[in-house]
Amino acid sequence: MNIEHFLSSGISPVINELFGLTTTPNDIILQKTKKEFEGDYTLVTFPYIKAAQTTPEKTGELIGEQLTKKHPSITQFNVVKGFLNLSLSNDFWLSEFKAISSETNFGIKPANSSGRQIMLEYSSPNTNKPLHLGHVRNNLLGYSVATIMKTQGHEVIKVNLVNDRGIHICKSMIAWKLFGHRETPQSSGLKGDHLVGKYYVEFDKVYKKEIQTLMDGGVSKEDAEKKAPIMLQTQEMLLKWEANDPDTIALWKMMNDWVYQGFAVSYKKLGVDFDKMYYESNTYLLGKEVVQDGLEKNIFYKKENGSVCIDLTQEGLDEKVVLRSDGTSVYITQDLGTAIERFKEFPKISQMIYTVGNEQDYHFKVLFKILGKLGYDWANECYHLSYGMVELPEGKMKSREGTVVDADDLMDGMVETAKETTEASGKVSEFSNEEKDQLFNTIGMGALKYFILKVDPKKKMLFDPKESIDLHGNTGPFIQYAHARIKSILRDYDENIETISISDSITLHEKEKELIKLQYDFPKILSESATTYNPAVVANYIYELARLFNQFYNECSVLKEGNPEVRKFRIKLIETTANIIKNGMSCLGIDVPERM
RNA sequence: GGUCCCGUAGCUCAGCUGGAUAGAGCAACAGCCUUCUAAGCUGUGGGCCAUUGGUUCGAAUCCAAUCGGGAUCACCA
Repeated sequence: MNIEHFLSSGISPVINELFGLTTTPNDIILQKTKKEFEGDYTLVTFPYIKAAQTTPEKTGELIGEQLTKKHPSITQFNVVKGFLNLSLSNDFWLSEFKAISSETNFGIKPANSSGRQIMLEYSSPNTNKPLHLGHVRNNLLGYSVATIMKTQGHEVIKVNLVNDRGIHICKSMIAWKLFGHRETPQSSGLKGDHLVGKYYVEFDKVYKKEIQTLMDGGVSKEDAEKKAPIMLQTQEMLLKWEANDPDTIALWKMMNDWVYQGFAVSYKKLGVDFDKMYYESNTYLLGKEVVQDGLEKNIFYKKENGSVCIDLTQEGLDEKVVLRSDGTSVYITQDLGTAIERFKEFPKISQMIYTVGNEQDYHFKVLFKILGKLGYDWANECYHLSYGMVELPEGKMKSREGTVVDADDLMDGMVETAKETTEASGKVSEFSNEEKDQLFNTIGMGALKYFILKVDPKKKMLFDPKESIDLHGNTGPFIQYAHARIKSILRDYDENIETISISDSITLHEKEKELIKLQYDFPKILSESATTYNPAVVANYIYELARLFNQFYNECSVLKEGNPEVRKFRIKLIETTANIIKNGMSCLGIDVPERM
């Protein structure tokens, strides 16, 4: 049941009666009682002292007296200044727990039950370099938000829009062609995406050298950047690609395939997947007819030089070019076209979420604004899931300069750390090699994923590669450990857990009551996390739950508890805790082991 | 310069739809394993919540200004 609603429905008439007000239950704001005070829920009485015409203390007393008189579930109250702390009965919480534990997937709504279909785009890599830490955040965030949306009964279509064309792709192609000596993943033993990335870096080295040479010869920096031979060759290659030159296309396909094979490995390790792939090589021409449409509607206008623009200065934005003077598309042209295409292809989707870094905040503001002006009412349902950059102690990562934390290295390093720590603990000696590897992977990836997802996506985050991610404290493995501990107890329990019925005459231990109260919050946490697109809400909640379980574990014995009714109850209590931990962690894409 | 985001313990982060003495973890120090997994638990120290004003019975939270950091304002993507 909804406890807050029960309380505010009780409080509202009492206040109205006592003080002659006309509140409704929705007006009553309750908060959880702080730990230092006795009670479960707290009503702040300051707002009512005027009507009560007495002190905050007296106001609280009056309300409290009436409430405990009228509602047997409210057993006692205390007043501290303007705070009325209400305590709900032992039996109330016990029956609340019975309800929680009887639900198989407490807090999670059945699949597709909301009737909403949401498309969520994430990952969206370039095919000229391997994934790095920034992509890791994007992937984990996108996957997690998609999973959290599903707990709300929404159908989520996960899509990936691969940036597989353009001048930057040609850079690695030209460098490979010039300096690669036909090197392949097979010949070099390099992962395909890493091999291509090597030539992207190579391009930049050569390019910089050429610029310097030109500048030494008296050419201005700006001109040198335009006229460097390798840049001219790259531009030529792009033209050839656009003209469907067979050799260029063949090279492009070959190198992209290498990259895709590499990505597939990284994605698998990250545990992310997609329902549909989009490729910019297919979508980059979309949007041109949209420009025409906008021109006819007088939303866009043509400049003297032939380029097409939109004036958004009324909206506090700038003038934006939507088509170049030579008639070719800019980035936003294809984004307009792609969005419209998607809503045509999936007419049922009610929302489109873009998981893209906050450096593109302005771009999406403009994009959604233009879609709205073009008359697409679903423009209001487009959402930019914007996230902060991952920074290193020395500042931003730069792919071209090689100052990136590579995703594969990072993941492998974490699994290795997990392996060392786990083996040092000596707890897995009887595991098979296969079980061990799986466990190391679960722990290492759990540590990495939790580390990234526990921070608010909107905020930039700092990562220090020199300090490996912790396995103690507020971490993924801490939570996994709590789960494994519970499972260990449940394994050692002799009787059938399924058939346990909970006695009505149990006096709850303080930690037991706290666990029930926290479990009760899980559905609200999931829905808050979904409406704010913020996995950190779930992450921090699950950490709290695991921490509280550890406290309980320290204070209360389960299997050695003498009273059989209490023992049964505790078995159910920790089983429910384990389920919430498991389901919550799965919202973050993190597995929890049965033993560790 | 315009716009937007961010400043909370030495470090990494919670808390921000206003409410009680601002919370965790890491790091430091001190305890707790003959007792269901010590990747754990308990305790100690550590804060002018960037600054200044305003709104309010009440501000880390809302508003304004200032200072500091970042992003963006391409016929790049």
